[in-house]
Amino acid sequence: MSARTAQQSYTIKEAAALTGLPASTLRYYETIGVIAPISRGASSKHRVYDESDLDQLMWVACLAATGMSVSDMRQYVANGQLGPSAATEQVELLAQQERRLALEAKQLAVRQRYVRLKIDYWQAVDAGDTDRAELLSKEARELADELKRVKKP
Amino acid sequence: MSARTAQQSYTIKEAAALTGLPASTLRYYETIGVIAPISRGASSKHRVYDESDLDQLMWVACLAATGMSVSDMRQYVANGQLGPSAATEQVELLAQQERRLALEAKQLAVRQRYVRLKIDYWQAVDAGDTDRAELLSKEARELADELKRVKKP
DNA sequence: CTAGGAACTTCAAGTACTTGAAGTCAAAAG
DNA sequence: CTTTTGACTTCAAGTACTTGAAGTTCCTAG
Repeated sequence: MSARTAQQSYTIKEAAALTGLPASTLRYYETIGVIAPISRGASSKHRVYDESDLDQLMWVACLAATGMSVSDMRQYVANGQLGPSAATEQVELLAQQERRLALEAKQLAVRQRYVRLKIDYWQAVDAGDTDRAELLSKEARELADELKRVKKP
Repeated sequence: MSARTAQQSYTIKEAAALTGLPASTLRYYETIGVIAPISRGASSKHRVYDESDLDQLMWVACLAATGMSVSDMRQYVANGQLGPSAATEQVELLAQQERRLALEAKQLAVRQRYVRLKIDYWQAVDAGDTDRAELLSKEARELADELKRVKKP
């Protein structure tokens, strides 16, 4: 930690981009106490986020993404303040998040295929190609089964 | 459409499993008019879903998953009822969803890389490998810039 | 230095579900 | 046929954001 490390700071918009949470949610989390109050600019009321704020936020974003309730998150972050001794637990939860993201990616891919199929379908309908439309309709139904399968496990 | 096609029917739970939407949401969509009223059992008040209901629901589920508002969905499904005359409009909206999904996929990919990096980071910390931890921390920051860039365009 | 517009602020109201309570109905077990 | 278990029903209230209005503050250009 030399003088060279000039503590990066970020606006709320940048923090939002980095964490993937909308700025409105960042403010919301702060007002309800999920995250600690963010320091403000010397001559303004604007929030100024530093690296540790970002770390905390990214962490909260992970918990939120896994479906944890805000009251649980508040509790959990309060516990998490205790330091790096919880490294193992951190990794555990991050690994969980990784699996969740992998599942999300799968579901997204299926949805993308479905939308593409529906586009083709309507274009076939538009072109009066009934046979092709029916074929695509059937394909879409098969895809629906796949979507069903990817949801549960 | 022969007599063999004995119109499959489904309970709300099955419909929920097929569409990926919770049963509560299926009821909710019905009460606010996003989907048409579902017919009820002869001797009960229970909803009975048929194939076309499922088609409609699967469709709505896709729209919802891509972030369309309920009032837009209501409008959209109403158009869909009109038959193939609205085909062009359907394709237009679907293409929009497709672009949205592509963006979502990009953002998801970055988040996946970020989580992986954080896992590696905490494992390095856990192993006492300070150099590697610092390197990974720096990589994470570079990735953050990338995430920032993918948001805007 | 001073406009003007973008980005920030708070606060209140709206949206999209979600959950809980209290009751009805259905299918298998006895 | 009756009982029990569990899924279904409505309705009201709760949750987690989200959006809009009205007002600062920052920044870039003139």
